[in-house]
Amino acid sequence: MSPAARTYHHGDLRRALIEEGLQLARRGGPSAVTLREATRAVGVSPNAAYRHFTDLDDLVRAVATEAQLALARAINERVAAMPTGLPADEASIERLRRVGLAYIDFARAEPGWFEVAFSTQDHQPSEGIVTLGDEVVAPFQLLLDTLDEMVEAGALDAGRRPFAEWACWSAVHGFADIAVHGPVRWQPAPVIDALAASVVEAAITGVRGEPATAAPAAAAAAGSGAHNSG
Amino acid sequence: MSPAARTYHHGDLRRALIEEGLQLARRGGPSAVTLREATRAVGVSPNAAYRHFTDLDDLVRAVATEAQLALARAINERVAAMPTGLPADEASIERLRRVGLAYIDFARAEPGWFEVAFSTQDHQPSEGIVTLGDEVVAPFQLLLDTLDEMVEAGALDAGRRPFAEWACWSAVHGFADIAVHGPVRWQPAPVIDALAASVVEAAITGVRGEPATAAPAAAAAAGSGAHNSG
DNA sequence: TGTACATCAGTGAACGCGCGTTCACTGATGTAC
DNA sequence: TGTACATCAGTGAACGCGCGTTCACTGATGTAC
Repeated sequence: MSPAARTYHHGDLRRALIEEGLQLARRGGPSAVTLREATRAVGVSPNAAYRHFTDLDDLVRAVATEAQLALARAINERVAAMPTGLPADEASIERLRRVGLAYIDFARAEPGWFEVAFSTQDHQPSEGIVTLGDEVVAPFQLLLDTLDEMVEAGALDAGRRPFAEWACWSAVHGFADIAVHGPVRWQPAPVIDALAASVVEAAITGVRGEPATAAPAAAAAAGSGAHNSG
Repeated sequence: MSPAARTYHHGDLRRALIEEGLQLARRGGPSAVTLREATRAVGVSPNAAYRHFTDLDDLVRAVATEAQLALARAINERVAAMPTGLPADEASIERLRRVGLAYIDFARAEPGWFEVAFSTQDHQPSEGIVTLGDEVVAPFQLLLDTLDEMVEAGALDAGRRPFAEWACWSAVHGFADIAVHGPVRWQPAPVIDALAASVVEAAITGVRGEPATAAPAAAAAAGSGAHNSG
C-alpha cells in the first residue's frame, strides 16, 4: 500500500472501485459494471461509491479509460518487439501490421475490456478525432502516428493518406467484432489467426493501393488455407 | 387482416409480438426487446407470450431473423438499381461496392435492427458459415455470391478468393460499427458518406490487390476532402 | 500537549423500477356424436 | 341442427431478482487554538 494511496478510511476507495470495475468489465463488458457489484466486491456499502463518482456512468468512463490504456500498451509492446534493420519503408509497413494484429489479438484475449474501451467515448461532434475526457484516445493516436510515419518513409503515397485511418480501423475493428461477438467466435484459434492475418494484409493493401512487398509467413499461410465459400 | 392470420382469440399473437419486437429493437437494439414491453404494446398479459415462444431468447431470435431479411432486402435493392451495360468484370466490382455501401447505409438508417441482426446467430462451431436456425444468414450469402461472381468475371484472381469474404465483411462491418456506436456517429451525414465510400474502395482494393479501374464519383470526392490526422 | 470542533468518508435502511417466469384459472373456439 | 366435451389461447396475481439512487445518520480523521 503506497503512502499516496492511504487516506481516511478505506485507503483509496476510488482506485479500488475502478480496479473492481475492470474485473467486472473483463468478464461481462460495460453492462456488467454496476455500482452494487463493485461496492459489494470491495466490501463497502452501495452508496459509498457516490463519494467518488457522480453516478454509474462516471465509474464506467473511468474503467473505459483504463481499458483504452491497456489496449494502447498491448499495441506498443507488439510494435516494440519488431525486428530491427528493416529498410524504413518496410519497417513502417510492419509497424502498421503489428498495430492491426495487436488490436485484434487484444480484442480476442480481453473481449470485455475491448468492448468497454470501444463503447465509451465523448459524445461530442468534434473533428472526428476519438476522444474521452477531451484527450485523444491512445490507441487511435498510435494508428495516426503509424500512418504518418508510412508517408514519411515513402511506404504510403501522400495522396492516399487522407481517411486511411478509417479504412484501417474499420478493417481490424470489424474483424475483432466478428471474432469476439460474431460467428468467427466458434472457430479454433489457429483458424482465427489465419483469418486475422489475411484481413490485416488486405487492409494494408487497401490503403497502399498495392500489396506489401514482403508479407510475413502468417499472411502467406492464410492465403493457401481452406475457405468457406461454395 | 388476411384469412390465414385469423385464429382463435387475438388473430395471430405470434406475428404481432414479432412485429412489436421489431419496433422495440428498432429503437433500442436487442436489449430493448422484452416480453413485458412487447405484450404490453400488443395489449395482452405478459405471460401470454409463453403460448408462442419458449422464452425471451426465442422471441429475440425471431426478431433477429426478420432484421437479417430486411438487411438482405436493402442490399438486393441497391444491387438491382445498378446501371446496365457495364462489362462483366466492372459490373461485378460495382456489385461488390453496392453490397458494401448498402450494408453500411442500412446500419446507419436502422442501427437497432443492424445490432440485433449481427448479435444473434447460432452458437455452433460449424464451417464458419454464418447461420441462424441452421440457415445461412441471407446478407452473408449475398456477399459470398458476389465474390464468386467476381472470380467468374475475371475481376478477382482465384488465388485471392479464399478469405476474401472476411476482409470485405470486416471492413464494412467495422465502419458500420464505428459509424453507429463509435465516434463517427457525431459527424454530419455527408462526411460519413465520404468516409464510407473511402472505406469501401479500400476494401475492394484490398481483396483485388489493386485499385478498381473505374471508381465512382463519390469515392473520388472522398479522396480529396479534409482529413483528421495531424 | 490537550481539547473543541469541523470535515467528510462511510453506514443502514429504504424507495421505486422493470424484468422473466410460474401458478392456478377462465372462457372462447372447434369437434364428435 | 343441437348438445356435450376437449382443447388451448389468454388472464390475474404473484414470486424473487438486481439495479440506481436518496435519506438521515455515525464515527473516524484532521485542525485550530
